[in-house]
Amino acid sequence: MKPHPAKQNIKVAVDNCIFTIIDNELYVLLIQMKKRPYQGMWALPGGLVNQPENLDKAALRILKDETNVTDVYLEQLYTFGKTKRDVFGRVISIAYFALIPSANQQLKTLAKYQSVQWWKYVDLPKLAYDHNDIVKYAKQRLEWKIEYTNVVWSLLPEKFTLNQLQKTYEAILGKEIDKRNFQKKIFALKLIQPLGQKAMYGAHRPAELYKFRSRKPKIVQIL
Amino acid sequence: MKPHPAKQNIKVAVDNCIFTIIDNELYVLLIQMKKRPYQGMWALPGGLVNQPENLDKAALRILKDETNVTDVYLEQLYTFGKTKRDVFGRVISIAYFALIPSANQQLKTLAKYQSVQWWKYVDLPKLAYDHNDIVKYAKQRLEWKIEYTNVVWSLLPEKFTLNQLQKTYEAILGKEIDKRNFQKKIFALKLIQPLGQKAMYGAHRPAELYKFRSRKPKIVQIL
DNA sequence: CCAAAAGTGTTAACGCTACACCCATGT
DNA sequence: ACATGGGTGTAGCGTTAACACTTTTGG
Repeated sequence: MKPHPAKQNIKVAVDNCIFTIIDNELYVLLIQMKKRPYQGMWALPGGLVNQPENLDKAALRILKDETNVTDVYLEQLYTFGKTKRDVFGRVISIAYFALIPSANQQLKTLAKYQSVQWWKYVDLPKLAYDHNDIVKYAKQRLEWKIEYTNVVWSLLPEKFTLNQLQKTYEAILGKEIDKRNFQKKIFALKLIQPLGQKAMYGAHRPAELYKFRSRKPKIVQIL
Repeated sequence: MKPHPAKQNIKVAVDNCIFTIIDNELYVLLIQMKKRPYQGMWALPGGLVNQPENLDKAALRILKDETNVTDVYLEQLYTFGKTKRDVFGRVISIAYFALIPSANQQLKTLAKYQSVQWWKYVDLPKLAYDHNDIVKYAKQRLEWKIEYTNVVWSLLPEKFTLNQLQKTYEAILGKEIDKRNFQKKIFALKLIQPLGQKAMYGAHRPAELYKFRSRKPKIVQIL
């Protein structure tokens, strides 16, 4: 707490674990590293916090640098601070967890990375640093969040069908849910609103489109 | 993430929010500061992380310096990192939240503090830095934790009565609970075990003493 | 015998789970 | 007409919440 001049030299970084849903499956955004010793390996997008910059701002800045997202749910996850987690010196990483709507945004690969890509959560490779731990932790937080809050809205587009909503839950929880029971719960919570429009996209009955009544974080019990 | 030589100079501190139960009420451990500009103000006990020291270790070290606790529940809470939260420069604080058994331990006042004392949660003064925010956040975490996990054990002595257990819940949640329903839930969870001993302490029927079957953290649904 | 806290069951309301058939559309 | 996903109701079960009197002890 006291900032007396000690010879502490710790770098402070932020790493983002960004989730989205593509084709009813859960994806995580990874970058491929250019520099040794992790050259070619995949990792979470991150960077050092600027000297005069709040942590949340740093996370947002880094997130915007990689995706062009504006409509994003962002929340601090956990701070990882093992002494030897980085080979170059002591770096603690404040991990953030972000949810973005079904990725229609264009990714841009920054010069500092070899590449940027969405990875299916179930097929993640071995990541640099302790990033596998971070992702695991973030996934757990995500599971809790969608069961006890209304954050799903941040994974869905403006308009969506009940089936899309349900598939999103199923993708994250990794289990099937009964259609009728699911709808009963969702309706009982009054979180969503029918639009009186139909989604027509296949050789079958069109589905009603819905939107969220509110996109503010709320605590609710969903499943 | 990358520890290239930037001119980042951020100090990393740990602050502990330590709870206990005294006379069926919730208390927080505070220290009184000696130095300006917060001289005389109360704050959470904390300190800078040592260069070669894991964050959890730092929290534990600081905790042991203030109380002589060994049997403690400790968990990382949140990282507070607003740019101007400390007047002397940029300091981010990784807040920890700790639960210790009904405080029979002796507090020691370190030379660096004016005094160390347990404060009733409901009567907290205005604290230094952003420590009121930290305590509020920790209290919230505590409420969730006792409802969804078995951490209460870390607030109770080895042997306790059902009433003590219930009073602990009531102190934290700030509401009364029905005795019969409470006992049903607790027994159904099979977390505790009668000792066949009675607590005799007043002009009334003696109460059965119990202990926890296990003192390992578990996820359970209690209330 | 009185005061104080311990101990103990039942009922009604509600919420959860399991489960199957018809509907609207495009081909 | 058929294939595909959309939309809808009920019954049984378990869980929760509300509620009051008797027991054991010390003074």
